Amino acid sequence: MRTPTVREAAEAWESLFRAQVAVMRRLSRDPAFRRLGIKEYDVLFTLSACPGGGLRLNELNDHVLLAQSSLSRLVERLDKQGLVTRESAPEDGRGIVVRLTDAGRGLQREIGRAHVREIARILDGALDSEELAALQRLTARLREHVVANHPL
Amino acid sequence: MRTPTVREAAEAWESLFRAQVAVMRRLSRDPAFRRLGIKEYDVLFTLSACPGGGLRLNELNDHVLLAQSSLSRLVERLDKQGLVTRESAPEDGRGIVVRLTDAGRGLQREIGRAHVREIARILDGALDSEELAALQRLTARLREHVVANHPL
DNA sequence: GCAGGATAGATGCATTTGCATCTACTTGAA
DNA sequence: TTCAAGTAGATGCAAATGCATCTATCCTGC
Repeated sequence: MRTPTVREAAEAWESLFRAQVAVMRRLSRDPAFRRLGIKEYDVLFTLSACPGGGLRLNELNDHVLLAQSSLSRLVERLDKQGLVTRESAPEDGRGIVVRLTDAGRGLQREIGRAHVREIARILDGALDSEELAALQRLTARLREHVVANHPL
Repeated sequence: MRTPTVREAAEAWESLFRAQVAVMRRLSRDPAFRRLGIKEYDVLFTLSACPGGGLRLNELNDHVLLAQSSLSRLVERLDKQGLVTRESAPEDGRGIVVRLTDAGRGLQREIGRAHVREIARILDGALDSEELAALQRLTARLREHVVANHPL
């Protein structure tokens, strides 16, 4: 229960980051992403997991590692491909609500099925069930804390 | 000790990935990276942590989330800035050994000091010492397993 | 020794990215 | 109300990225 040292924090982050690189590099090679890049998929996935089915651009931006302008254009491309729609936000004339089309939802599900299988394949044998749960719990708390205490 | 389900693996990965996005997004904003991008810094850091002080381009590439051609040009830029040197590999005429210059080592240390402090600041209060250690252990094992069992 | 395949890295080129900036809209205080 | 400051996204433009391909070198079996 000690307060962590600077070194402990840096080493844990470094380890987390390298693991992410190793896994992501392999996941990106999945042929499932030939039809749609992994960042584009990530946007569709985030939208699919959203209760209302619509998200503001700036909310979307919190989930993706892209500059605001890059996300703006990525969503524009998805729109042109017919995978999402962009409507003006009802309560804020500046805002844009992004929403999955049926085609977008269909493609997300299709890619998602293959992607989830690939994740399981890559992680298979690395950690047991309890360890995966611990990892999930720790990273979720890390994220929550960071989001809550360090606004952008 | 159960074997994980596909769902458990996918959810743990998702959580790890989102935490990485949240932390990385905030770390990138550090003014320490005004002099040198975070990817460029990452290459200098990887070189600085290397015993011999030199690394082959393809070894470097394992640590960074960049295509081979992108890393090739990133290192070319670092070379032009006088931060690294590129020599032909002694045992393999095709290979390039990348090595920090004194300037490169100096800049890495300078940015690194600020960066480590910023990591500690961002993570502060999120996890205690034991939890950070657990996170490090789990992610290190994940990475090792993935690297060992899924060559690129 | 040599031909065929594999591997390391460089390069042309189209696409994507981020920075700076711009416009439009909202908010809050006088 | 009005106006200054703040926020949401879009856009021009230069830089970075990835794909496909190219060259050079290495390795393997004959």
